[in-house]
Amino acid sequence: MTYCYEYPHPAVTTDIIVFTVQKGRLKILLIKRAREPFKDTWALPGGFMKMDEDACDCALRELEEETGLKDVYLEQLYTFSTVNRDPRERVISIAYFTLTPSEAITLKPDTDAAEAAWFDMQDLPNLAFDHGEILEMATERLSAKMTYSTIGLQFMPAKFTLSNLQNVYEATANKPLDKRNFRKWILSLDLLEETGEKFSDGPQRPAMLYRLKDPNSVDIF
Amino acid sequence: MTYCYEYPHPAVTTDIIVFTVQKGRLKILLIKRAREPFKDTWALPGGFMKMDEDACDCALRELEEETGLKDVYLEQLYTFSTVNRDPRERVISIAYFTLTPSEAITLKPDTDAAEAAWFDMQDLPNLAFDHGEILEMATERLSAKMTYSTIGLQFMPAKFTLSNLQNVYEATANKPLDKRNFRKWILSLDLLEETGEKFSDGPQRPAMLYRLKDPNSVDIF
DNA sequence: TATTATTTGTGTATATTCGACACTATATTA
DNA sequence: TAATATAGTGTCGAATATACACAAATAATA
Repeated sequence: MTYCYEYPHPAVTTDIIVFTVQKGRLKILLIKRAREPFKDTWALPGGFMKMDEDACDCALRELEEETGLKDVYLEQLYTFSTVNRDPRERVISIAYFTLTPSEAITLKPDTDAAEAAWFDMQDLPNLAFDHGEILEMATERLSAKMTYSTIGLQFMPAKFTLSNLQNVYEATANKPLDKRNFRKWILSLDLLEETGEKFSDGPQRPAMLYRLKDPNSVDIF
Repeated sequence: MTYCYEYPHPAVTTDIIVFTVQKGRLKILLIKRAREPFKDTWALPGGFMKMDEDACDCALRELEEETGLKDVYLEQLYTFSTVNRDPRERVISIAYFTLTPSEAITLKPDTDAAEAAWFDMQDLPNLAFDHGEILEMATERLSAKMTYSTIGLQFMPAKFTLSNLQNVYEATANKPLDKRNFRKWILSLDLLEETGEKFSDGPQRPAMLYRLKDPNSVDIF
């Protein structure tokens, strides 16, 4: 079956940058390509858009198919349309990014992806296509949004300590933050509430667990 | 001649929001559609992407073809991909916006556009397709960027007074600004320099004309 | 040529925000 | 019960942002 048009049409894909913070380090999710082109090269998850879905739905579907991740918050990053960015045919890609908690995510690569894994941002492999460029833009955008929005809260699991949260901000900013100032600031935003529960994983004073008052909101300051 | 693919492909267009400030009012450029669908309805300039150009080049080309505007600074806004946003076929649109000085721009509509005109943002007609939604997002983005970048300087002609510039900021913010604070702020950015020339259009003290030190830069604070 | 009208251009004082900084509290483990 | 490790808390000075009023310069007019 072929699909014919009076004028030439590009193929359209989505690519998704999945950020997380593990052990105080910013990481992204990559898949190893199972097919040509760039077979066996690490790449961003993503794939071709279908005619009955919009780009955001496509990104959600591909992300679940290739990595098992679902129900994530997606934000459109940019559309990449350089003429020869794909050796097969003219392909434009609508890139999205998402932030996810670092909790046990069972990665389930499917047929398009031989393997899925988290990579430290400081230790990345060469990426297929122009995915290096896409990732660079995503990283800049993430850094920027961390400073002028509440997007960073999307990294958090259901319950977390203020130290957990500070670690996330330190990982994305790549610098240490003052504990008292950080707590003053984040609490002044009035987005967190105490759960009443406490948590400790060592010989120390346990920390109050907090949760988001409104888990799905992202606000601009 | 037809173009055939193994899988269905969407058509790809660009749409461009052109902002300017005239007499202290924020305006945008619209064209009246010369063809179906939405014949005789006002719409954003734009059109189908060719296979040998990227989306930004397409936007620049369409803008010049439909309005005569060229050499503008374009910024990608968002990609709109709702399934039925165009009645003809599946079309996704990569939207760009640009800011241009209000100086005499000779609008030269071509065959795709019957007419091109500036519209006050407070007095807009109904727009074709989902262009109303696109414009709404562009307006929000412009307002936001005016506050955290130097994008506003793109509205200015080669030479301008500080009062001209303040008018631009007041038009986009939709509120009056304090003259002394505005001047202190804009001069502290170290982006302007005096031309030495003065300008007056009435029975009053003439104002110093300034120019941009670096006309093409857009900085984030 | 003096007066009027109109816009330009300038400084200070106050309020608010940001940033630096150190010790006590509380639990676990040895 | 002593040692260890992280949690949790407040103040002061610096920097920044905000509010606010009048003299200067020119063109038009009387």
